[in-house]
Amino acid sequence: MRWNFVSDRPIYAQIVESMKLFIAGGELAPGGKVPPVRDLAAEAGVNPNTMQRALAELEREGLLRSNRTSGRYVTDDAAVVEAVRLSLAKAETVRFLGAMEKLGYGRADIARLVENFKAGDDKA
Amino acid sequence: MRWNFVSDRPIYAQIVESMKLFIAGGELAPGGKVPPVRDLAAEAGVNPNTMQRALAELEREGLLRSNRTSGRYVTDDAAVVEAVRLSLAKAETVRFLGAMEKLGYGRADIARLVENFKAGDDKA
DNA sequence: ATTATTGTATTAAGCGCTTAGAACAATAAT
DNA sequence: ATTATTGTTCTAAGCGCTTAATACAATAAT
Repeated sequence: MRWNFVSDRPIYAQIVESMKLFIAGGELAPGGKVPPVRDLAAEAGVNPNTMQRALAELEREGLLRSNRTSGRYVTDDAAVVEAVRLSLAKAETVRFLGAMEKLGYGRADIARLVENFKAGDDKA
Repeated sequence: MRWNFVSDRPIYAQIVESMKLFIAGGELAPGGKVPPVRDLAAEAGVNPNTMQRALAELEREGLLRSNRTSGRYVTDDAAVVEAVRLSLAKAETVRFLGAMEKLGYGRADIARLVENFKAGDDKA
């Protein structure tokens, strides 16, 4: 997992977002084991408390569950994962279209842009 | 101008982002007058210091300029505005495509989605 | 000249985020 | 039984963001 944080948002919120994407995208498989808090914290370069806070939030949202000492697992409820996937996709789309339209791009412009966009592209 | 802030990001940063969109999108015309800090602050429901901080940042980036007592103005340098417009569009696109691909959407899927998306849509 | 407007700066307080350090609780491993 | 692992909780400190209150600086309006 690649952790890069920006400074203008709480780290724990960024962790929640990243892990949501990972789980919803299937890179963390349903039912799969999650590394221990302390390991994740070390890997991400943050305090265990901060990682714990993020994981607790994901638990509150039903994406993770934890057994006192056997560790933490991704939910195996595929419906929950799929719901999050759709919800994230919709939120991203709404945000993107809103911003692009404010910037003067129409739907057709955007669709064309999306299909042809390559990383490092400059013709936005 | 419509101000709605989320709680997990500094208000001043959100103001900067909103005003950038407004300026880059031409809703605040180049050379146009910006309301006084105190008015903007009142309208946005934030402390004048917070608004001042956001405006100072936009000034630092060359999007606004201020004359001691005649008020504040949007830059009339069209090239600067256009550069910001492209930069924002690119950043939004990169973010959007990155997230959507993680969620399992391919370019063609996304393009189709974008063209057909309506507010309140659920088929993401 | 005087007053009002506008941008700018300062200080102090409160709050949330992050860290460090430590401890506790439950159970898997030995 | 004992030990190691893992999740959970707590306290104290530091720092940045926000607010409130106030004042100063420059100039437009009168």
